[in-house]
Amino acid sequence: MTGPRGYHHGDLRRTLLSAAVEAITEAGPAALSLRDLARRAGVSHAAPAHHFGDKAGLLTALAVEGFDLLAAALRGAGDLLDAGVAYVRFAVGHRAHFEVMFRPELYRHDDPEVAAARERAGAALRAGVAALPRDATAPDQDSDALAAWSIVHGFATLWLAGALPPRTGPDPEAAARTVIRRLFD
Amino acid sequence: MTGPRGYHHGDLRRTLLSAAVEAITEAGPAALSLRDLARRAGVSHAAPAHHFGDKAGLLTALAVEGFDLLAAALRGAGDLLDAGVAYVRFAVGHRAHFEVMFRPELYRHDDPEVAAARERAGAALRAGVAALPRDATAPDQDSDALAAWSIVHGFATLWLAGALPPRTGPDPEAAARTVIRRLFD
DNA sequence: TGTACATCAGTGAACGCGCGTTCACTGATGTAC
DNA sequence: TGTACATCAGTGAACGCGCGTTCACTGATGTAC
Repeated sequence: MTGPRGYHHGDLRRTLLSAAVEAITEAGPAALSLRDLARRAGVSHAAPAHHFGDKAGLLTALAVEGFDLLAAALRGAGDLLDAGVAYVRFAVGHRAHFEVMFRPELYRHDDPEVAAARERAGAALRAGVAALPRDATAPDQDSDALAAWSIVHGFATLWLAGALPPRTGPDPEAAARTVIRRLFD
Repeated sequence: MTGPRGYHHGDLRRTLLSAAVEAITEAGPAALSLRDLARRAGVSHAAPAHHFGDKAGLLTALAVEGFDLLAAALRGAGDLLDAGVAYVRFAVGHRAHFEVMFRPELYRHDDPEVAAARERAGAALRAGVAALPRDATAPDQDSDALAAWSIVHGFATLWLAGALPPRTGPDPEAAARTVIRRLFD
């Protein structure tokens, strides 16, 4: 990025994470290899092991980053509809992070750091649900939260998979807004 | 399965597909290798190529089978709530098929056979939506279908990812039914 | 201010492994006559 | 009913490749005194 590099890279950890996002965006998390990341970062192939140990270690760090980005996006939303749209925006805009976060077999799912970050994102979602105006017919916040999470997660996943029909249109956020509104009517 | 095998297996294609389901259930589609399938089927490592050409060919066949199983499950449902529950039951009960079907990078997404099977499943879902009692406030069938698909797909995906909190309970179909009802209220 | 030393980040050669692919082959099956 | 032949399914040895991992190393940085 800036200036010449000597023997020491300076910020190899950060560089490897960015390279991983790039690689996953191009070919999916399954195709990821530490040697490829080293090549992208311009360091020797053994260097990544210094920072992350192995591939699962790197993806754990990526998942932590992803959950924190998601939490921040949800916290910035005004109401639950906004939060839902923000969820979809996050998934589409940070596809690599999103794809890793919800594939527990790829990383150390129980790592304390990632569990904490996941919990922060969950709390942000629940805060959005708690802020909903309640009426007497609504059963409970748990099923509200689960329904809201399911609908936005499903929409985002189907969008990313290219599974939605062309008439859904080109704008995922607009389409998501329409879909989420169906849950509130 | 039945009787001794000679030089010719008899139903290697079928056997390899079943072995693939087994392998994917154990370790995910990313870890799949044709050599491993050959080992599981008890044939030489070059045999799978005879039937499927390569891994994408095999997964394309698996996706076709999956979409047809899903279409059959949806057709057997009484109403849209049932169909939603059937969708979740399919995803949980045929996890390997489900995981492949919605990862287009794993197989030949545009293969005519798989496109036709996908369309059959889509038609079955739309039939469920069309059978809904319409009221004047409901916007249109497209967004109904998309909302219904999103909520069941999202629920199923989150369930399979182990992302749902423990209080969701042990029974995916019961939990799904509660969630889907939130869409209809 | 200078020197010694510990620590850390990254190197590069080497290794063994499982993979997909190729290819000449062989055994089994089906069909023509 | 028998024989010849074509076709197809599966074999097994060989190959080259990219991978993760190991390990003795070297260059850079920071700290103690």
